[in-house]
Amino acid sequence: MTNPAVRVRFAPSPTGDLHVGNIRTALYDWAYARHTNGTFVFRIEDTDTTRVTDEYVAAAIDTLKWLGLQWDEGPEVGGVHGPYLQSQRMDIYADWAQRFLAAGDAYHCYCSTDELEARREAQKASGLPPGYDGKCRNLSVAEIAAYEGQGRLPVVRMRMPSGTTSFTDLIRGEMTFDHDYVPDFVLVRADGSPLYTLAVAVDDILMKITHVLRGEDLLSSTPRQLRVYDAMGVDPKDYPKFAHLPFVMGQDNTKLSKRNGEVSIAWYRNHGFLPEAICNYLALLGWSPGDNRENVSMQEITELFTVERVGKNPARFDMKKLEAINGDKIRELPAAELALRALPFMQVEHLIGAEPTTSELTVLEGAIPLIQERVVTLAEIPNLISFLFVPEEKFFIEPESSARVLTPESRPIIEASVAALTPLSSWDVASIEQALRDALLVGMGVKPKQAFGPVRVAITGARISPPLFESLQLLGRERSLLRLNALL
RNA sequence: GGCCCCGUUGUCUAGCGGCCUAGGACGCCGCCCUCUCAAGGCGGUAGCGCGGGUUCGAAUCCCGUCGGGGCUACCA
Repeated sequence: MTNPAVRVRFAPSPTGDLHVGNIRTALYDWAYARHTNGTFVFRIEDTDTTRVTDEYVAAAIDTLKWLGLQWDEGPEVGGVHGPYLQSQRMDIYADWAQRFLAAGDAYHCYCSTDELEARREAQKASGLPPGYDGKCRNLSVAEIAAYEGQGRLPVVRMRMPSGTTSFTDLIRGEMTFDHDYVPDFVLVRADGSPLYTLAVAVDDILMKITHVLRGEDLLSSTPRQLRVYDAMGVDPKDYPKFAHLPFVMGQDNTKLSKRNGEVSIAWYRNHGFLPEAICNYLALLGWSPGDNRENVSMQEITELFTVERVGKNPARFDMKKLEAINGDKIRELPAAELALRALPFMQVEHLIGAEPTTSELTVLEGAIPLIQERVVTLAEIPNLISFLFVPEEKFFIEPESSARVLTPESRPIIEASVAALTPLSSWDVASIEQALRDALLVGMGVKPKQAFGPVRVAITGARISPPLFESLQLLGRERSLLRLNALL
């Protein structure tokens, strides 16, 4: 609506499972595209074949889908600027590299890795800025022949003119880099494969990307991208705009990693976090709607998101806050929907079969409202309601609960409970509660805590459980009495 | 080392010169509710890194300083 011409891309290099930082970037890319009514392009940067695997690529696609970050162009959906896997675009990069070579924007460099390393060290030692020294910039025909004679394979290196590069970062403002600190950089490896520096720039132009929102680790490589655009003959007014997002960091203020918090989105998924909770939390990590609103739906994120409101400073990932939001989102869900989401977790614990029976689903839907406000993740659900699903012969009472609650004094309470419940004409929550209160509180004069504790353990097998009367009702008269009688 | 980025409670943030004796959320603590655990309600704890300026007035602008981070690859 505001700008139909906006094209944003998310272009991860899947060298592992997508992590929290990747997804935060993806979310912002997606939100920006949706907010501007633009196009969200999903591109896979898999030029480094030694680190990217098919499994990781498939996992990245799956993760984005699961989160609900639907892309308009990219893997599986295609698009007019495809293919969207860089591994399928190798000829395009090779072609541009040739053009740069022919035009003199780039040159062959025969320096070996070891030689470069040695010269870098020397530069550092003498206080010079480290970087390529331009040794192969103007090689004579004879020198080239000599190198070729040695069997050396050249890389393609971009010629970086002296001067400065300036651009406006949408988040950080005016940026200027002196080329003294941006040495000639490699575009194509000796084996002919393209590097990120080449592929990213070529693709952003060819795919007509208008806005690049990415991690701030790429901030200082932006002058190199602009240099490639220039060599491609792109008019500067057609360059994409850049916005460098601050980092997401771990607890100890270092880059988020396995050491200081889980990074893989797959981990959060397997541990019962909701995609909308993850997105809501990540949206708040570096961005805020401006008012004091914190609970936002996917729809609201797209409506409210603007780059202007993205912060500059790095944010620490806080599991506690994620959990709080996840709990909120779980409580907002309609019971039937929550039951649906909990089902896979019940199946993993073998409490419900792969082909759920209607009675299993009925019990599950009945149990969900009882635990909805008691769990923070879906993964906590099975343990809380397992007592409703295990067959009687497998039902057991937690040893610790048994030891602490089922004392000799509790026997008369169980006896009285059996006596009160057995003759009940209607097995509904109100009747059950009435019968137990009358028998235990009024009849025996026991405090509620002391009265219901043993019954709870007998019925649910644990000291912590869903509300007691509802639990009895759901379990049913027969099984409830069976469990109570088992203690006598 | 060099270049660059960043700096409000423990954490995420609001704040864009007076509305700030700094607001919200998570966490933490206490109280209430209560059949356990939660949820919910009420209250509390804690912050503008430091030093100079500019200004009638600074968390907000400038300089310095300190601290954190990134880059410095034939990784992205």
